[in-house]
Amino acid sequence: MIQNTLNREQSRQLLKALADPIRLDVIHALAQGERCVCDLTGELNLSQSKLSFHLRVLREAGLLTDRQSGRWIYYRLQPDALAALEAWLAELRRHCSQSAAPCPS
Amino acid sequence: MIQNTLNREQSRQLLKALADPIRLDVIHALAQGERCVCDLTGELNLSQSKLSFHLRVLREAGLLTDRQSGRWIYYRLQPDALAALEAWLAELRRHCSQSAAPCPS
DNA sequence: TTGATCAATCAAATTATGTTGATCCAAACA
DNA sequence: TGTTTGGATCAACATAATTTGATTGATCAA
Repeated sequence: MIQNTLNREQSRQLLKALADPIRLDVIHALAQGERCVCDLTGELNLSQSKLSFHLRVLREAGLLTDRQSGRWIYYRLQPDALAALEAWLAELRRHCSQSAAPCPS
Repeated sequence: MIQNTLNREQSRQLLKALADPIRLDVIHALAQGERCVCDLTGELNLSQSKLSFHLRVLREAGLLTDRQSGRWIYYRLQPDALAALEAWLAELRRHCSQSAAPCPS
């Protein structure tokens, strides 16, 4: 689903999804392992619809997957998405230290 | 300035700064090496104040450094900031694959 | 069945971000 | 000096994202 090298749009979507304090709380909670939505609301002290909104953003960006079991839904981090972002960042800094030619060019 | 491990707020600021299409264009341009502001406006086809706004966001997040030479200002990527984000992401996926206990817990 | 619970969704209101054009400042050069 | 140029900043406006509370659908238990 997410390849080894992200294009600009894919990386933007991942970054945008991550760039929110509540979603970072969710990410950090899930970094310890899979969790049920019902546990997350309590753990993060969020209203149900608010959590649901942010889970959706993260899921649609490809950062989370979910599974249903009975009436509970469990979310977990998608490590491939994180790894893809890491690779994208590593690529960015490969050549970035080259100095510019003096300017009236 | 940016340590090896980012706290939640630092990572949020980096991610937020990156999560914008214009700023990603800037980042990609600077990934090839340092550039003068005057070249970036042309290269990215941006108005002066618009570019200046986005450069400031990136600079204040710690992703760019600038240097002045005469009346020109050169920007470059700060590879440490990218590396710090990479480390943060790597840490997140270390333990994330643990399954949740079945839910009426 | 019926009622209760988990979670997603929707529309309206709020808040945060980005854009535009004008203005300002400092460096360079006449 | 006075003028030009590169770039930052500001205030007003425009757009996008988030929050809230209500509603819905699905699952389970009585």
